[in-house]
Amino acid sequence: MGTFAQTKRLLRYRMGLIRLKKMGLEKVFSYTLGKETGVTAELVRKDFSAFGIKGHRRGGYDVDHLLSSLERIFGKERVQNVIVVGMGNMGKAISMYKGFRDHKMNIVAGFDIDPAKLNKKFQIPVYPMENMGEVIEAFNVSVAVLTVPEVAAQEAVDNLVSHGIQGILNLAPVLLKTPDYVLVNNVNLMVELERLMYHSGVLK
Amino acid sequence: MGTFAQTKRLLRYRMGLIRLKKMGLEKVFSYTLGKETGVTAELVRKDFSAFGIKGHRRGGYDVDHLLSSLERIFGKERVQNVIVVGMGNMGKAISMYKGFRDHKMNIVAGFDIDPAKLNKKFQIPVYPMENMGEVIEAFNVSVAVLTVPEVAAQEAVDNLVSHGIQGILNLAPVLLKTPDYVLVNNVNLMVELERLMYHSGVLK
DNA sequence: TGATTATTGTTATATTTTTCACAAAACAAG
DNA sequence: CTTGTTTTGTGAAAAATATAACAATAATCA
Repeated sequence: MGTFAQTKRLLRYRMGLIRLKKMGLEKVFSYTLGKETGVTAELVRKDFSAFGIKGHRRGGYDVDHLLSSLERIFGKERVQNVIVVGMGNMGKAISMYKGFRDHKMNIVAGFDIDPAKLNKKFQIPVYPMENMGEVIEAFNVSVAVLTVPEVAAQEAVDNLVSHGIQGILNLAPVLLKTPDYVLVNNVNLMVELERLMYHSGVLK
Repeated sequence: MGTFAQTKRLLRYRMGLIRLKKMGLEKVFSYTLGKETGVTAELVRKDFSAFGIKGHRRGGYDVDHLLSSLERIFGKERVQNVIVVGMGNMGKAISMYKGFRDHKMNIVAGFDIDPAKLNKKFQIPVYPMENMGEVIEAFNVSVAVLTVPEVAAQEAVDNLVSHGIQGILNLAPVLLKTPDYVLVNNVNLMVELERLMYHSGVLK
């Protein structure tokens, strides 16, 4: 339920709400939340409405109610475990990021082919690829972050898929082949950067 | 010229073409390139057509011609300089990424408020925030990557904007306030991860 | 209490983006 | 040289997404 763009926005609302709540806000108007998240007020209302989340006419939305509705939608009652495959600089950066806690996500382990990485000190335990199945099962992991070099990506993915992973955040700049039931979210920093350059070039 | 989604796809085509060329391919069909980049063949053709790039009926597209057309569109005749603001783990990871070279991008410097970072060994020189203007001018930089913590983001952005930056790749999970002529590209890894979790939760 | 105002919830409209369908061109084979 | 095949290029249709408009409702104020 809910369209593609919509779920992404709902998650941004959630992020904005967590921030607003920390600032002591108890209720919020579609306009306010829109401004916080870069979305028009109408669209904010429409999104909530589409998921059956109600506000109060003239009174706006109750922050706690919004948050708990969103947590219900996104199954955020419990902490969700994630693994990182590829403990290079990017993998390390992600595994060290503090913000996950607030969002009830927990990076439980990293994996790498390079034996040298296994001995290095990270904030999470790092295992060889062979242990993947074990860890995925033990921690009930269904989502992985992929930060291996381009050439190693497909093999790593095949591995992940064979162990039951259903979602992959892919930071390698290649298209991955996966069965239909696996959702791959591609984040290509290079393309994002280049698009900015194009924009600034067009301006000049 | 060209829509938002379109320029992003063109850059992906470029990336795919660079890879295909390395593999020795000299010509390519819309279908092939589509498969490589996850786009339908019709859309590939339409994108090229919209930018006035021609193929040969029945002969497909010439890889070199495509690449040079794309380089012309994206102004990739020369190397383009980029700075990184915030030399934490993520900033470091980005500054060390090798792939930029192939795409004629060059990370020339990093910035950080923390004096401890300035002495650390990075692959690029790291300066205090005060030197930003100087470096931007000296290297003719128009695009920056922002990898500072949430709370420091807006101040850093104001700084960048005041020194003439026109494009910002924002990895901090906040909406930045900028003048209209500055393009901000938000990459929110947390949201991307959470969307995957939602997907896998819906599946279960 | 009645009028006024602020805000949601929703329907209608517009825009953007993608897919479909097929004619036009180029080449190959008989 | 005619017929068949492959692939581009593009106009029309469909689908997805966003904006605009406004009625419904709740709070406030005179």
